[in-house]
Amino acid sequence: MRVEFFLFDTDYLQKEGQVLVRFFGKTEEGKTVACFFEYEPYFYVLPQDPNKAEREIKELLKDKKVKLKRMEKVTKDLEGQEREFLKVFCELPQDTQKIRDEIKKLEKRRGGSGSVEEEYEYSINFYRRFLLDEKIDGSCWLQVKGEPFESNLNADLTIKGREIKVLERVKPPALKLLSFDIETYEKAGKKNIIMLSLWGEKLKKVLTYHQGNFPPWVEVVDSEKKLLERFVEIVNSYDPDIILTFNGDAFDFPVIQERMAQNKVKLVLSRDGEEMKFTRRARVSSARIKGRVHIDLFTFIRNILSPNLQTEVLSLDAVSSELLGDQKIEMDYQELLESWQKKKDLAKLAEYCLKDSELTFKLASLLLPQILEISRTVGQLPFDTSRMTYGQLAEWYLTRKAVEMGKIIPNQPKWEDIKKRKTFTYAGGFVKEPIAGLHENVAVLDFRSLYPSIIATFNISPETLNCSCCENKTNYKVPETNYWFCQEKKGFVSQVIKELIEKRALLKEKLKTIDRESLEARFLDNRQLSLKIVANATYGMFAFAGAKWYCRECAESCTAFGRHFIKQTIKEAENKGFTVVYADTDSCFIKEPESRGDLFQETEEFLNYVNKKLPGILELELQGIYKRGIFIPRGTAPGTAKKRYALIDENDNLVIRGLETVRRDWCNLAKEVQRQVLVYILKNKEVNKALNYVRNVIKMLRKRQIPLKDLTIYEQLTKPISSYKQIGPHVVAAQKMLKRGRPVGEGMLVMFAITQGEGSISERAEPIEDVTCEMIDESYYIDNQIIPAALRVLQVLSVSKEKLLGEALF
DNA sequence: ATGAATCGGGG
DNA sequence: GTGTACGATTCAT
Repeated sequence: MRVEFFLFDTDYLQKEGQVLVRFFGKTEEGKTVACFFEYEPYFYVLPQDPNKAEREIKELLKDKKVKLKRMEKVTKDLEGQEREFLKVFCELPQDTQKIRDEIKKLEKRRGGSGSVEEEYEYSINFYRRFLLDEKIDGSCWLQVKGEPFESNLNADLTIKGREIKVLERVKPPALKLLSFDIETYEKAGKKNIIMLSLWGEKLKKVLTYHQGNFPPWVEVVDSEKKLLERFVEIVNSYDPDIILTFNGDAFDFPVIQERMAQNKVKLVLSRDGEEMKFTRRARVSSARIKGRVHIDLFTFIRNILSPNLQTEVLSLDAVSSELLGDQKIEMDYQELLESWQKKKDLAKLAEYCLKDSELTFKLASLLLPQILEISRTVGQLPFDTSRMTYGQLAEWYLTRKAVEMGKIIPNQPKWEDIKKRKTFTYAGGFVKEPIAGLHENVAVLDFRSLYPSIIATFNISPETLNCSCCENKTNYKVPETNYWFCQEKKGFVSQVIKELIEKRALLKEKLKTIDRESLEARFLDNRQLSLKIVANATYGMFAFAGAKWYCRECAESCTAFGRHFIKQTIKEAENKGFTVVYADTDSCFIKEPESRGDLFQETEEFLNYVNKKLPGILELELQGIYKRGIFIPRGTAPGTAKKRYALIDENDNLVIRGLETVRRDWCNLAKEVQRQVLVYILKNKEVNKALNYVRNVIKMLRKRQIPLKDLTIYEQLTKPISSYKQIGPHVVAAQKMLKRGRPVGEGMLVMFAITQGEGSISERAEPIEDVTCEMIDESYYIDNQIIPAALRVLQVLSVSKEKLLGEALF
């Protein structure tokens, strides 16, 4: 039989000593497909002498528990050199590590005979190995030939695959999406789930167990246990392909797992009957559900999207506002607790809970196509890809290219090497301090993908660094360094990046020829965006100490070339009579003297002039023209502080960078003050109104007219209370709660306010239940909350603390 | 002053 | 499946 389906999840399993790779996917008609393949685990050994090594390896493993299947001699490219390797086939996936641990004893440096020099690719996960070798994109259309296969999976079609082919088709079938969200309430130091909402194309539901005046989409059950059981039932009967959460890896799933265990309910959401499992990652674990894809949008947004967002706060509320123009229902945590406790306004609580799922679902409609395209580019599963950092994306892209090109994948560095690598620092991008204040008519120029262009143009790659063949050529030296890169042979990384850039340029050309609103355009756009993301990630990967293709000199050379070209651009601009208001790494903000005419035309001419001189694929582009811009110098630590500026274009569109501080460890009042000030200043330029507003807030604080809930600060107790070395305000508040006989647990959200009295800020932190308005230390709130929040924006217009406060005294 | 420790996001 | 951010705030020295 032959089946065509869209792949979205893969894993492997062992059955009676047999190893099978398993694919999950969906056909055009909406049928769920599970597909099994046989495959052999293996890794590579670099021998000193292949025959001797083969003999010694056999001898070494003779009496061991782990057995190797067989060995083959193969030729592979190692760091640009053709070498002979032994390909060692194993019985089970976990055996590659075990057998490698035996074989490494033959290395000379470990006291062996020296017949073996090194081992490679022994720690690549088995299903990833399969995807790499079969050249399968992480999420793509496949054609599989095979036979029907017995299984007890929740799938319409189960096949044992024989042949597999990647199809060109791009558009995924209609995948079924389901988002969910929980609300919790702390009781005796433990979180209880009080509400759970679900949102899908054809499903809107809230589960809870307090009676209330609810709309029909609320289902009231008897208890938390029933709620959890219903959740499992609903998910399985809705049978989604993709499950979406916002911070589900670190919050919703851990809480659900803990409550399921407490209530003795099994958390079976998978298509193979297995319980949800956490797969370990660097810091947090990821909740994995076999046969479906759990995508935690928060992880993806934090790792990949955040540099391109204006908001610095990655809350569901802030991200939804920016990307969807839609917000959470306003309800602070105290209100939520009160609502549940007193069983009042429970309908609002349900609305609030449902809205979170709705926002998560809507964000997914926007972001899932992007995630799937990135997954196709790097050739890894959507589950894995959506959780990768920038560097990992680059690394996996290089990994698939290396396999395609018959190259050995470098080993991950050892812990000591990582530590050593981390001790080196090097110069970053060049920053020209901004001319502080307000500027009219500013053109923003930037280098298109500066670092990838430099890597491609100057052949920057670990193996081309300081080659012996080009030592005496002087025209390819990296500025301000003693490095050079080979001019004779292409480097691996540079070649791959060059192809990536060219592919993207082609896509962008094609995009120009088709309707921007068409479905095809949306795909092409996500495709080119994914290429851009991977290309941009490569520079950072060079500098990341844990990377397989780590190369400090390569990273250093990128920034050195970058500094060279931005400085040159600044000089050229000044020669042409422009004023350079600000420049940073790859961008340059210019304005022209008032006597001159059309900024747009002048800028275009300047760009033409500069671009003729630039080498290779380096190109300076017009990013935008703004009628007004405000810039803030970096302050005390040059080179470390983030960009801070605000721009307004002809159509009153705002671009704000680095002016936001509002997180939950700030009180509501501070958040509101900052929001109001931003509105006054940047939208309407009403500076005096903003000043008066802030002064009025300060007055109200002094008169104690601000409700307590706007002064509450929320901070999490991330570890057991006894293990704190530095006792911060939230820790002190928690200690006081404990002393007063209230339960305190790890992971608890501590609510407190700063009160008057003796000692440090921390010592004056009081649990919110024990605070009255009279106790509030108004000067803390004025100096540490209101003024910093307001000044962050107001300093743009050179308003000082004194000016803000001075007149408030009258 | 400067450095170390801690936090965010979710509820 | 080894391990990644980073800027701001407060305590500690």
